[in-house]
Amino acid sequence: MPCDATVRLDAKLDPRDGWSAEPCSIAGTLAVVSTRSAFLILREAFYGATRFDEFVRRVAIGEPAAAARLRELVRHGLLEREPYRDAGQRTRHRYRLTAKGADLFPALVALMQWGDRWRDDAGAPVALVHDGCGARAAVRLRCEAGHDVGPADLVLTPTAAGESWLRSRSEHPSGGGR
Amino acid sequence: MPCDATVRLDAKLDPRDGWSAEPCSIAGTLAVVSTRSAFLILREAFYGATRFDEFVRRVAIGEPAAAARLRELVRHGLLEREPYRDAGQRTRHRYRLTAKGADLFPALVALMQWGDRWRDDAGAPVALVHDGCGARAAVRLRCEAGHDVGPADLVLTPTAAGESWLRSRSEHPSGGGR
DNA sequence: GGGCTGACTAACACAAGCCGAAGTCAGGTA
DNA sequence: TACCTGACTTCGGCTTGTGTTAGTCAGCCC
Repeated sequence: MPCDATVRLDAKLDPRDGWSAEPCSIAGTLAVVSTRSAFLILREAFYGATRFDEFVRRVAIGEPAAAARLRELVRHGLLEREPYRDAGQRTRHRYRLTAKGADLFPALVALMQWGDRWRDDAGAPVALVHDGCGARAAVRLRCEAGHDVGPADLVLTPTAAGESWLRSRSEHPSGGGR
Repeated sequence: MPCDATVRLDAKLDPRDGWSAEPCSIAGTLAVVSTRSAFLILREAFYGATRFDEFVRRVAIGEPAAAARLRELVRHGLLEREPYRDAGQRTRHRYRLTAKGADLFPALVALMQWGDRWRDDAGAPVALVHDGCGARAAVRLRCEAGHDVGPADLVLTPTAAGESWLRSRSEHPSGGGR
């Protein structure tokens, strides 16, 4: 059952083969977090993990993978490594979400939501509820005027920055074509 | 600048090391789409691509990678391969989003949104606007009662399914411990 | 019925992700 | 001083993702 779920393209983007989605923000995000382990480490960070061995155990990955991923996430500024000290223990480091990392929460929830609905085995094992009012939380796509929208209700338009990029592209069609 | 962006865990989930997030829906989703090319192929599907060579050109990946990814996405039911025929051409196949694939749209938009805000180079090149009212669309995390929420406002609770899974886990603590 | 074209597949080569096992290192405790 | 532990790093090896280049295959057109 195919369904029409495509976005409409603004006329300025029309010859679709005239521009590439090269500066695409999705690709930009994936350049920072693209691996399964990175997503799962972030999940555990949202669930409150801060220490190296917590990440290793809870994500169930090897230490080398955890170390590599944590280093990357710190380098990209999603996590911050800070020294701390428990009584009677020596100084250690813990990893905490920065604002940049925390801002990925909606994306994580969106992935979780999709899994809840479409995964083969049973439904959602856990749910997020609003601490204040007890209602379940979910990710929704809405316009600023408050309408719930889906892909078919949307138009993809270049922003000011995008337009100037398009112009510079068409003036110097180097490599062009895509 | 670390910030407190962690979710609170329900008491039932309390000894965090007593349960694993093994049946986690985020992991479930990542088992289906985890690679950069899969996400970008879906992006192009939302932008209206349907043909093999469109995906290859617009995602800028090699044909083998495109073929492998498309096959997987079809196998998992996110895309559907259907025969079609242009006048004077022979029968070909095109790939179209199914409801299951279309439902990943919020996740894609969430990734795009994060990139728009945090990517190093310039801001958003393109924006999604509501065709009806012209307002920009965005992904938001809200509870069913309509409050905008962030991670710190939420509690993670097991669902009915999750609770029975937890119980079966604690009765047969096989492998346990994580 | 031979050519052309779109849609692939096949055959490499390479890098990255990941695992397990083992080693290192720092700084606190005994 | 010797030990212990959490936090890593190193090493070897497997698997997956990806790029290049080179076919292959099916049909419509001529």
